[in-house]
This record gives sequence, structure tokens and C-alpha cells, in this order.
Amino acid sequence: MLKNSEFVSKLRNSGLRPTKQRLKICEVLFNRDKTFHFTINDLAKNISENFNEKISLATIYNTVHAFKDKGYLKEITISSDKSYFDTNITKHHHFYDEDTNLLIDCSDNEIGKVNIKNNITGKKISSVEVLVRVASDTQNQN
Amino acid sequence: MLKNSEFVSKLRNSGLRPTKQRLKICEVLFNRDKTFHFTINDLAKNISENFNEKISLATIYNTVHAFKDKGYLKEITISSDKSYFDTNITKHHHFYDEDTNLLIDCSDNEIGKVNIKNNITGKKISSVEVLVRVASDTQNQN
DNA sequence: AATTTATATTATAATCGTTCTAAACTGTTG
DNA sequence: CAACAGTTTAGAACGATTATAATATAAATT
Repeated sequence: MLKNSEFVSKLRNSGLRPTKQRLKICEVLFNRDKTFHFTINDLAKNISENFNEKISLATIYNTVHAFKDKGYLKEITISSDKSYFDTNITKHHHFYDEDTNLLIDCSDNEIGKVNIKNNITGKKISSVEVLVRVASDTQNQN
Repeated sequence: MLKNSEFVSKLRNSGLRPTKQRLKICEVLFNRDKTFHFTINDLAKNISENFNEKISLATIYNTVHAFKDKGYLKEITISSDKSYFDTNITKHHHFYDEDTNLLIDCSDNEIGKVNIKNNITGKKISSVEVLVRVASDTQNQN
């Protein structure tokens, strides 16, 4: 649980002024016990349903992207038709349930350290992401 | 290098009749020494530039997706704004060069076996994908 | 081989997520 | 309280993908 002043500094660090709309977005994203995954659509829906307030999509996109650029959110790429974000910004991997379209964080004991032994010359590794797709037994493996 | 009859069986196995357009797509995709990565746009451009022939986007999408569903192509998700396909359908992982937007296959000695120790009950692992993003040294790590 | 039937191709329209735009709004400062 | 810089907003624009419906082609039947 974070206090309002913490939202304000998150926003200021991201180069954004603390406005009513942005603080509401912070509340939804960061005022929680557990981290979570969301799409822009989830977030817009959440705000309009649970708070009876409508923040325009443009503002939501802008704010989420500013947080992502600053590292307060992580983007997770699962499919080309949807963008997922994660409020858990520590290095970690994911399970993706293809039946429910839900993302689940991998814990360190579920997945071992991934060792990259070699890589492209002159280039630095900027991230290593593992995505484990799971589905009910009836689906075929691939 | 594959012969025409092999393209025909690939198509038939995918539930598609071997038409002129689809055979041309096969030629571009499978008549090669090395596997490669492409986007739908790359493929359309390749066909229209190198063969002076224009196959409608609808046909390209349909054919590529049929091949993907049948397992003759693999889809690789890197970012939400582009879909990449791979003609290498063996289990393998990728480097993604953020500077050039190019995908490079990881060899087995570049990345060790990824062990998933646990997973969601009642669900089966359908795939494990590792994406190693690389960029020139000036970019910041994340 | 001609005819019938099923399927494919195509250009174009529709759709969906995302980004852009321009006008109205808010809050701060002089 | 006027001027200004930054913000929000609805809606337009955009680009990738999918759907549509008319035309064309391939396969099956005669």
C-alpha cells in the first residue's frame, strides 16, 4: 500500500504532473498488496466500473507508457494482438494460460537461471524473457 | 531445396489446394538452403519485387496461417506491433537485435536447457520460448 | 471434354488496438 | 485576472489483420 505522496513522486520521476486522472491510475495500479498483470483495456474498464469515472484512453495510454519508459511498469509480449503490462518490475518469467489468457508470474524455484553462453558481438543483452505457454491436456503440444 | 511435389503435399496436409499463388508462396518460404524469419509484409514485398507478381494480402495471410496451424511455420512474438514467422520449426530460441529489428536463432550451445520445475495443475506445457533482446552498448539495460 | 460443384483469389470494406490532433480545460504565475 | 504551459478529451487517423462478396479456378462428375 502506497501513500498519495509516493504516487506523486512516481509521476514526477516519469516527467508527469500529478493530476487527478493520473493519480487515479496510480491508485489502481500501485495501491495493492500484490503485483498484477493488465492490458490497457482492463485498466480502462477497471477505472470506469469500480470508480464510476471515465478517463480517456489517450490519457491512459500516455500514463502507462510513461511509467513503462521509466521502469515502473514492464511490458510483456505474448501475442501480437494484445499488450500486457506487469506491475512486478523485478526480473522474472511468466506462465501464460492459453485457455484463460491469464498471465502468471514464475517464481525462481519454478524456473532455473537461464544461461546465455554466447551472444552477438558488439551487442549487450538487454533482457532475457522466458514465456511458458500452458493449456489443458486436450490441446496438442507444439 | 524442395521439389514442387513436396510443396503440393505440404499444402494438401494443411488442407489447402495447390494453386499457383500458394505454390509461389511455398517457393519463397521453403525453397531455400537456410531457414529464415519474416513478417507478412516482408513476404508480400519479396513476392512482388523478386517475382514481379502480386498476390493479394488476404491470400498470403490465409496461407501463412494455415501453415502455422499445421506446424509448417512457427510464429514468434516479439512486440505487439509486428508478427514474425520462422521457417525453422524445430524447438529453439531467439536473439532479437533491438537496433536492427532482426531475429537470430539461438543454437543449443548458446542457451542451455531451460528447466521448468513446476507448473499449473491440470495444465500441460505447450511451449517454452526464450527471447534474448540485445542492443548496442550505449542502450541501457533493463 | 463439358458441365457442375466446391473452393480460391481478389479488391475492397470492416475491425481493432493504438496513436495523433486540435480544441477545451486546469492550474500556476506574474 | 490575464497569460501561459501543460493536460484531458473526443474523435479522427493509422496500420495490421480479418471479413466480405464478386469473380476466377480447380476438382469431380457426367
